[in-house]
Amino acid sequence: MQPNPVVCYNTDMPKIVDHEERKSHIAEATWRVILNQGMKGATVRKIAQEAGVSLGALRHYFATQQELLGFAMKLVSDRANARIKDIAGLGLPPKELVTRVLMELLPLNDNNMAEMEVWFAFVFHLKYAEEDYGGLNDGIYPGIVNLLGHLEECELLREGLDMSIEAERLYALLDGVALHALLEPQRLDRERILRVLHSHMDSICRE
Amino acid sequence: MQPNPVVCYNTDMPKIVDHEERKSHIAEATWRVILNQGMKGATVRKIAQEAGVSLGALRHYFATQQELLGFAMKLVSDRANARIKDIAGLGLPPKELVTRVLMELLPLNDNNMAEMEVWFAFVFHLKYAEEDYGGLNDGIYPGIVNLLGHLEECELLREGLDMSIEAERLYALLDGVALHALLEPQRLDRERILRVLHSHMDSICRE
DNA sequence: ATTTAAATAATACAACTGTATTATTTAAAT
DNA sequence: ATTTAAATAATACAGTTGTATTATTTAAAT
Repeated sequence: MQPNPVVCYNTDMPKIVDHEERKSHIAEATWRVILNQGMKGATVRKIAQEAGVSLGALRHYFATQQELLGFAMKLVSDRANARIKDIAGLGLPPKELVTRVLMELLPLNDNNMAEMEVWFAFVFHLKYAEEDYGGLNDGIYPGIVNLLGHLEECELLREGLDMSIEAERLYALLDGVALHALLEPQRLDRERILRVLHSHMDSICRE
Repeated sequence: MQPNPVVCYNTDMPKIVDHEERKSHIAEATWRVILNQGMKGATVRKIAQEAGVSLGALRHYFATQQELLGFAMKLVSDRANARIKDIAGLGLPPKELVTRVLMELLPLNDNNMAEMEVWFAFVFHLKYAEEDYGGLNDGIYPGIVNLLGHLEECELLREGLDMSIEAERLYALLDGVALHALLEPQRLDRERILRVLHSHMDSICRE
């Protein structure tokens, strides 16, 4: 943990730019490069060019490439979590709430589509880049367990379901649909994605 | 289509090694490198070293890296298709047949696990490497449509199902489970994968 | 106006990349 | 045994990579 340059307010040092804003700006440039050229094209030089900064400027904010990629990946997760939190505070009825949250984990609009594509790229990259890869640790699976638990508490789920397996099945369905929508968008358009999701929700919910 | 060097039998040229066997040997080395270091580590030099051949020898069989990767990817698909064809000729009852085929598309053993990991790596790589990427063209989705159609002909499916959406749902479930098993093998072990698959099969089949 | 350190820029360097070139070795045919 | 071309090996080259180094510019404080 090195000293954070952002907290250097009210001192004798010059404070010119918003450090965190600048880092996010570079992170978003990283996303765009990954979307266009894949993780293989995400070199520090291309990212600097996409962000409109020099190599030295980029290095001033991120000491290494790994640090930059880690920051850019975390920012994806933060943005998605913020959106989901917003939905949770909307006061929707249970089944609608769950469906709306799950929709946020699917590429149903351009923003989510790009976000998921970048996310998958990061996840695959991490599996081989990290010396000790111990599996994913986004909290999506536990989150889905909670969503199903909420439906059951409201007695909206069919009886006799194995909750753990149902969570696994729903989670797999979501990422599978997302993956296929990214790879074959011509077959799996927005409307078809929604039909699959609603079909599954109806199949696990009481009539 | 360039002239195939394998057909040069009974001529004045020396015929020392089995050309196709040698190419497959290098392709399998490619798989191992990808498994250990990801697509980013799949350089011609590392692949040559893993295969135990010199850079010049590798280049003798594959003029470019793209040609090598294309061959190695097709070999994955060929091996998997061959296994599925074997199962189809086993004379199993319909539901068992379908389940057995679907199991072949899941990482239920070390061989399939490695095969799927390499396959996903290739698929993602292709999406950005190809100038005009027009979606995947493994025939898995049509194959799943056929499998479900077979179950319906045998009147084993529940009534009122939208076959197209059910195929999409099953396909997503398969690749989602496979993806999660690769990324989080500690949670999604072989037994759990099978429980998810059987749970889904029971949910779409008549009791 | 001067000082100060952040912010940026320019350049350098060693390692690695795909591909090309050239030479050498090998084994089958005559 | 000699010839022939496949098979292999060694080396080279230009381009890219991540990172390091150094110098310059900028704007806030005194």
